[in-house]
Amino acid sequence: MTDLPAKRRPGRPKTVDRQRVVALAMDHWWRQGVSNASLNEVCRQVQLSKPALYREFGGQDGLMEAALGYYEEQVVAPVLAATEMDLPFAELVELLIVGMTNAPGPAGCLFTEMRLGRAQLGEATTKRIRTMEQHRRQVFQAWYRRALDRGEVNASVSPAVAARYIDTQIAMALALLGACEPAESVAEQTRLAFRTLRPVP
Amino acid sequence: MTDLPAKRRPGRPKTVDRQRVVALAMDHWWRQGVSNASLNEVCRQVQLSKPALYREFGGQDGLMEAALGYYEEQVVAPVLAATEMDLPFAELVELLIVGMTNAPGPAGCLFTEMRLGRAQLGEATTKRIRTMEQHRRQVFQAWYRRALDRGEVNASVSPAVAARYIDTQIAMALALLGACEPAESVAEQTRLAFRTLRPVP
DNA sequence: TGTATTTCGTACCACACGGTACAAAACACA
DNA sequence: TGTGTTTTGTACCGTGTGGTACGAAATACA
Repeated sequence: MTDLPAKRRPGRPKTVDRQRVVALAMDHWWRQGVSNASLNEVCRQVQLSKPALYREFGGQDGLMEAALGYYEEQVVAPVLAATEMDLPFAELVELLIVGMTNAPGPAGCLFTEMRLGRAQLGEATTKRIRTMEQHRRQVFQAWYRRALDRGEVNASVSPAVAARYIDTQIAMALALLGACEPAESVAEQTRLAFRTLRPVP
Repeated sequence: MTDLPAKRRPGRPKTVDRQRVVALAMDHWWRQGVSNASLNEVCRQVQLSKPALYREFGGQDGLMEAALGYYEEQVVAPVLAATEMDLPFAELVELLIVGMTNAPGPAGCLFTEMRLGRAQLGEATTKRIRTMEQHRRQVFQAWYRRALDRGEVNASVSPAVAARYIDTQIAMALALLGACEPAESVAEQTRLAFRTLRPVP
């Protein structure tokens, strides 16, 4: 991976570090809020000229989609992967709540803000959000189904409904954290919300 | 109310209809989203010149606070007043849910969007949001306390926590509706969320 | 009719936005 | 060194933003 000659083509060599740009852009949008951070600001922050941005990403939509993709693999994916762990439902829920409310990095969730916010996003970004939504729900549904088989959750709630509910409650928690609500209060609310999924005795 | 002489003062008489402007501005921000409707757009929609707006409201912040105030008295207050009715907790919750998900007018909630959204609002608007938040929680807390006295709700949840939880769940439902989530799905999620407040047998 | 007073809206301000034209710069190759 | 190729960033485009200067318009009163 280190000594790749890459067959130097003629022409001035590229200098933009795509990964660095995407990572910094994600961070900026996450911190400032999607509709509060303009492209110009991002360019300034990332120290990238606008034409370079357009050559590399095609425009605002392209960069935002890339940033969201990076957010997905860096932040969302690990959380979703946690549901595959071999832990009792209630324990994993508690782990999730503690993880959310004590997470490092900016408060809130870039994905949640893009999804729930009413900022009008580009085509590619919107599409990716829909894809991520579906994937999340599939993962949550599978998780709930497994818990159901073990008798760890409320059997009167179907996996499909439960998946949407879990998604909703997590989004809510992240939105509250993004709105600077106290972490402990958010955790308490979320625990309360998840109690309804407990198995009935 | 009709034949008020009003002691005509010298000078050109006013023509701006404050109530009409506030009502239309509220409607526009509610429909389009706070950060999607600029002051210029609102002026065009309301057919009010910008200088007139500045004379009457002092600027964007002033008009937005007035619009939010109008929203409070027209939309929020009736809902909060409903909690004072002499109805069992569960019935009133169901009424609330049905009311929210079948409400006429634009989907979502102007107040919720301003509160949860990360759009940077003016000073007066922000202040009014805080006031409305406190008032909501007080109303919900009183409601829950009364229900507690009647044994209609879960005694292991304190009124203070319950008030926050009710507020949160209603906000969530309205945010989802604002994001064009299907009304029936939102109703189902919200019913599930409120089950956790049922009295333990 | 003239004057003081108040509100009216046109026409502008500086600034920021997303987006692009284009010439200089940096390379491979001959 | 010269030619072709590719990437660079400056400097600009038109549009929209929140906000205002200012003269015209409309009234009361003398």
